Amino acid sequence: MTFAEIILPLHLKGTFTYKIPEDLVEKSEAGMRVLVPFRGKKIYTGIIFKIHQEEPTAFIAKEIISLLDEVAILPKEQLQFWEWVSDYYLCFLGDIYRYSFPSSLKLESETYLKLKPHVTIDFQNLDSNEMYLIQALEVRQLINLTDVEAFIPKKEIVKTIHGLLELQYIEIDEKIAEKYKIKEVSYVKIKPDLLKNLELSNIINELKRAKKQQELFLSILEHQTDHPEKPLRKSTLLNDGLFGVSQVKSLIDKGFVEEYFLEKDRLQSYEGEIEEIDSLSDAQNLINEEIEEAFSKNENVLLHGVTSSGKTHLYLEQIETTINQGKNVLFLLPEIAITKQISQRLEKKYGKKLGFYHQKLTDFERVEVWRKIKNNEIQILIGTRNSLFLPFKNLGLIVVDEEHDTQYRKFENNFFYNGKDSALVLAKFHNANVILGSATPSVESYHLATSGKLKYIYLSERFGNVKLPTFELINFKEEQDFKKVKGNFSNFLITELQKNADSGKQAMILHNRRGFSNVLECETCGYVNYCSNCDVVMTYHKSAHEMKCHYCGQKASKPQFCPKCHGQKLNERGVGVEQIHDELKVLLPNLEIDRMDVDSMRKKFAYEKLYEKIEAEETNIIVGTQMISKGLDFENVDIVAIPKADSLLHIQNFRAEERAYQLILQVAGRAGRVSGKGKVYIQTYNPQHQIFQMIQEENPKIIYDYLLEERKKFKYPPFVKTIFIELKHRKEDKVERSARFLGSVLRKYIPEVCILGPEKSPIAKINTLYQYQILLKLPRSKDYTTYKNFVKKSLEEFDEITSYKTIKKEIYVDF
DNA sequence: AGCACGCCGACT
DNA sequence: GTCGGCGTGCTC
Repeated sequence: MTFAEIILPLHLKGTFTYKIPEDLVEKSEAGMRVLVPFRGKKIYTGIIFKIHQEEPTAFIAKEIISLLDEVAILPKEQLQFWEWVSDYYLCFLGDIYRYSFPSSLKLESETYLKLKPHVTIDFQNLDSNEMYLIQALEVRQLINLTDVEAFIPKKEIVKTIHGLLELQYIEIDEKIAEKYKIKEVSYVKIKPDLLKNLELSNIINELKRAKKQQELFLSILEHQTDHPEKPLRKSTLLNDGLFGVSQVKSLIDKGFVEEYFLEKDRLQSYEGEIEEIDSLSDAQNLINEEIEEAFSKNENVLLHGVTSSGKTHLYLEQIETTINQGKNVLFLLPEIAITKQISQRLEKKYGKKLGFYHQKLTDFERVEVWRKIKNNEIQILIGTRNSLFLPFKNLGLIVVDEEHDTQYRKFENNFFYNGKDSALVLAKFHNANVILGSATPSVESYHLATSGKLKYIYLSERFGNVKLPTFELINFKEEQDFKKVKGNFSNFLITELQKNADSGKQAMILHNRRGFSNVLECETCGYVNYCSNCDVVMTYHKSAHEMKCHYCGQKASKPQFCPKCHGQKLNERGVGVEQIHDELKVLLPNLEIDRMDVDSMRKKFAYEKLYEKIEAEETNIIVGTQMISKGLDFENVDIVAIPKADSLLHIQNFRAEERAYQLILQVAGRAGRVSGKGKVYIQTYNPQHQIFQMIQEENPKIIYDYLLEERKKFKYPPFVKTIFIELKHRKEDKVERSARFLGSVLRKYIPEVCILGPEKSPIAKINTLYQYQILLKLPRSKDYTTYKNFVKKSLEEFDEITSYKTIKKEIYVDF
C-alpha cells in the first residue's frame, strides 16, 4: 500500500495523507498535481509532497482520484524550498501553495469533466447517478464539479466520478489548455489571388470614389511590397488615426483584403533588434574578476556600490556568463514599477528569452510564465520576490537588486518571508550564485559580508568618475531665530532652488509623509478625527478634499466645524507632502512644480505622464514621498532637498536610523548623475545628530559600524534572532487574554530575557481588529533551533485552546 | 480556510 | 413560534 502526503491549497497545518490507487503508484511522483476529495464533497487540486508506505493509524486515508500531471510540475528544488520556507518562517505549506500557483493551475470544485472520446457506454451496468452524469455530459460537453451537485447527492459525487473514471467513460479535462486561451492578434493582407498587376489597378480604380479606402488599400500594398516578410497588424493601421475600423471592414467585405490571426504571446516580449551590451571598463573588469573569484569559491557577493556606480553593468556581465553556461537567471527587484532601466537593457540583448513576473499579472499571464519556465524558454526572469516560487529547474544566478528595500520583507497572503534571505536559500538548493546589490545595503547584509559570510565588494565611485553629490546641513533652528525662514523653508534653500532652476537644472524635494496635514484639531475642545476602523487619526488630504485613514483606506469628508463642540476653527497640525508642495508653489511662483506620491499617482498612467514630463524637462521641481527615491534616473537633477529631515528619524522602530540613512542616500543618488554637481540640502533642527553627521562622510564603514554598535548594544538583529508575533481579534479583551496566555506558555520554555510583551501594539486597532504583540529576541547560536522549536510548541499549545482558534496570528521570523 | 452543527436573541 | 447570529469541531 502506497500513500502520499498531499499539500492542499488551504490555510491548514501540514499535509494530508491519501492512498495512491494501485494503478497510479508507478506514475506518481513528488511534485505532481493530484485531484483529491476533501471533506466529503469538495474536490481540490493538491500537490504530492512525499510518497511513503506508512499506513496512517488515526484515520482511514481516502484515495487520490487522479493525477493531473505526467511529470512533476514542481521540481524537487522547489519542493525543498517550500519545505524550508514553511519550517523557517513558521507558515503553512498550504498557504505557500496558494500563494505560488496561478489559480488556473490549482482548480478546485471548478474542475471540469468530459466524456472520453469514442467510447461506447454500457448503460446496463451504471447506477442512476452515473447515468445522470453521462447524460448530462452528452448534452454539455464540459461539466463543472459544482454543477454536478445539482443532480447528484453531494456525498455521492466523488464515488460517481470515481466509478466513471475507472470505467474509462469520462476524464478530467486538461483544463489548462481549455481554460487558458491563446491570445490571437489580427493581421491584414491583400487577398493573395489579387496580387496580379492587372487586378490591382482595377481595384484601385474601383475604389476611386472611396478615397479613404483607396488610400488604405495602397498603404497596405505599400507595406506588403516594402516588407514582404513582415505581417501587418490591423492595430498598427488603426493606431495612426488615419484610417478607421469601418474602412478596413469595407475592404474586407469587398473581398480585397483578408484578415487573419496569428498566435500572440500574451506577455509583451521585445520585438525589436537584438543588441550587444557595452563591454566593461577596466575598473569594472577588476570588480568582475573579484565576483568570479568569489563564485569559484562558492561564495555569494554583496555588491555595495554608490548610486550610478555601474552595478547594472556588472549584473549584465554575470547574467551573460551564466546564460553562456546554459543556466538561467532570476533577477529580483523590490517592485515591478522600477524595472524600466534594467529591462530595457536586457531586452535589447536577450529579447524573447526574457520574462517578467509579479503580483499584478493576470492569471493567464502567470500560467504563460509558468509554462515557459517549465519548458526552459525563459532564460532570464525579472520579477518581484514572489518569482522565487516559480518552478525553476536550471538556475545559475540570482540577483537581488536594491536588497535593502523593505518590499523584500513583508507579510502577504498569510505569511511573512524575506525575499533576500530566501533567495540565498533557494540558490543553495540549485547550486546557484547570488549577487545582492545596493547603494545602501541592509545592516544585516553588511554584517554578513564583513564577517566573511558573503564576499564584500565596494564600489566607491560613480561610473565615469562622475562626482558624488555633496551634503549640506541647514540648521533650521538658527535660521528661524534669525527670521530667515518662510514656513518650512529657509530663505537660503529657496534661493538655491531658484538659482538651480534658472540655470536650467531640476530639483527634487523629499518629504516622506502623505497628505496635507497629519491631524485636524479643534482649537476649542481639542477634538481630533479618529478612523472608525483603526486606532489612528485621519489624515487631511487637501487636494482630494477629504480625510483618509492610511491604514485601512477609509475616507471621510472634511468636517466644516468641530462635530463635538461646533467650534469653527480646526487647526492643521503636522506637515504632509501636499503642504510642502503648496508652500513651494507660493514661494517659487514662476516655477513648474509637481508632486509625486501614491495619492497623486493613483490615476491611470499618472506616473508615466509625470515621468515623461520630468524627462522632457518641462518641470523644475518634483516634490514627493519616498516614491521619488526609487527608479527615477534623470540626468538633469542637480539638487535634492529634505526640508524636514527630522521627521525621518521620528519613527518608533529599531530600523529607523538605518532607514533614514538609506532613504536620504537613495534620494541623494538622484542628484548630479551626469553633471557631477549634485547637492543635497538637509534642513534639520538637530544638525548634530549622528546620522546627519555621518551621512556627509564618504566612507560608509563609519555609519555601518555605528548602526551595528547600536544594534549590539540594544540587542537587535543581526546580533539576536527575532520572532515577532502579532495576535488580532475583533474583541479587545479576547486578544488581550490570549496574548497573555501565549506569553505565559512561551515563558515556560524560553528565558525571561528573551521575551518582550505581550503588550498592546503601538496602533491598538487596525481594520476593526485589536492587536497585541510579543517580540522574541533569541540568541544567535546553536540554541536558536531549540528555542524555535519551543516557539512552535508554544504556538501548538495555544492552538489547543479552542476559543483562541478565531484569533488571527501573524508570525514574523527575522522581523 | 470553509462548512456543518448547535444553541440563544429579535422578528414576520 | 422561526430566522439567524457566531462559537466549536473537523477535515486525510
